[in-house]
Amino acid sequence: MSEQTLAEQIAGSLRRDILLGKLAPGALLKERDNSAGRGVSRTPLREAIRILASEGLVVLRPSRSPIVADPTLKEITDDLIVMNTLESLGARLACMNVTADELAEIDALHEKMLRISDTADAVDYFEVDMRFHRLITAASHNVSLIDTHAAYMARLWRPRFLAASLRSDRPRVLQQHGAIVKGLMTRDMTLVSAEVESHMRHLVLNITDIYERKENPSAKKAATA
Amino acid sequence: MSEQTLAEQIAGSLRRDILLGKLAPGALLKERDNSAGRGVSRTPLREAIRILASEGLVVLRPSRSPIVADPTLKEITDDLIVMNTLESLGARLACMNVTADELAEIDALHEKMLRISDTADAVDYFEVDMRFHRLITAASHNVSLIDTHAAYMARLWRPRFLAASLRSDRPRVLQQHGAIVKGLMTRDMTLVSAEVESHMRHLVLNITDIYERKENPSAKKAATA
DNA sequence: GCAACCATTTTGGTATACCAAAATTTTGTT
DNA sequence: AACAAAATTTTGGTATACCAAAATGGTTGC
Repeated sequence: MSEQTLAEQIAGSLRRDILLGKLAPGALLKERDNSAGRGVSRTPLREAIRILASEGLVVLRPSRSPIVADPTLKEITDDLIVMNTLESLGARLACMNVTADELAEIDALHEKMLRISDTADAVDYFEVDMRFHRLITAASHNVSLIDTHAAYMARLWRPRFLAASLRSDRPRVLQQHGAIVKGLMTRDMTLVSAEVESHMRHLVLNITDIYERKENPSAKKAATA
Repeated sequence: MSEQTLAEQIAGSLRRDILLGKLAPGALLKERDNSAGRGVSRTPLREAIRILASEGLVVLRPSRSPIVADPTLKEITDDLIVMNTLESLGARLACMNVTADELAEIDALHEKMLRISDTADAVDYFEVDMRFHRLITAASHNVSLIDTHAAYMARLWRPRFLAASLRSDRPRVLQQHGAIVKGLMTRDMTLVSAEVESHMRHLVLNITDIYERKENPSAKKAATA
């Protein structure tokens, strides 16, 4: 038996497909088709779908095929508001609980982000960005918060990725990250809280912009970008 | 096929047993024993366990029997901090989004709670208390928040129930509830936020007290109370 | 031509059988 | 008697078979 269970592997694979858009929102996830297609039985496939459902990437319907979640802008915004609150709480707790090692790691990651911001492609850059936010939350040392925050990060992966792909915003993001790091170092809860929330406000605006353009595309190209 | 799936029924039954203490923290949930005991097969039993695991009531261990979660005081406190933040956010959003009908319902429930506070037993009283907090969160009209808050409510059911059983605290709770209702009516975000957070601080104190007494009982009786 | 109804098919839900790790016990050796 | 190794048992993970809702599509009656 391998490290992780078959169901978890399938969940990981499906998750990738969903987040990368290979599985379109609204697509049916029929148990028989998908399990046959992947050469596994329905049992682990079922379990994988439950996992993704608990993450909000898939919606279960009674006696119907599960479908890939197709969140409305309102639902995404709701998610972002909650995630913002969680991250703000995380940052404030981090001011109280962060260790020197963690602080150094956060700072190092921020420095790295500054260095690669000119050259990195969207995926690499986004990876670092996610790790930055994850590290701050981890520094809260509140396990429940870390888990719930991670769940929201997963659910919002795609919209956040689209937003992070706007290169024009990189300078502002970096500046705000710098302010957050500084706030953590000086244990200034008011500052980090404000910066995190401002950071998130911009994110909401960007995502709103992206989604409204997608629904009403004046420039046709941006649809799959 | 009945309204809800067998797995959901089992999950509900197990959840009750766990929250009421019939299934002690740390108890093994062997698939074969439990499914045989309930006259169902392992498949829905397995699924039920996954549901409870996602709620945090059960912990899954690789290649080992799942066990009933046995949270430490630190873990419970972490949960409470997150829940507090969520409820505070909910109250602030409710100030912006609550409808007249919802406001009336919340007020009516508060009035009912005032009326029954002298006579109601712990379970009935707690039910109303939970509904009160749930209604406020619902008035935020933020579905993600409502769901996540509900998950934390479920996970914290037992400690909150123990705390709510302290009759001596009822007057303070009612007074604070009243303040929250007033804050909602006047759409005073600062007030409701402060009241919710104060409400929660008392809850943390009470639960800390209860758990520390349980671990180090000077009066032996309180253990199962 | 349209709508209601029935047969067929497709689907998710459940039960059961099987397998391979992991734990446990037994047994053999020193 | 103590330890180690091997056989056995127990357990969760997976595959498959079966069942009953539900959707589908065609047929019939108006």
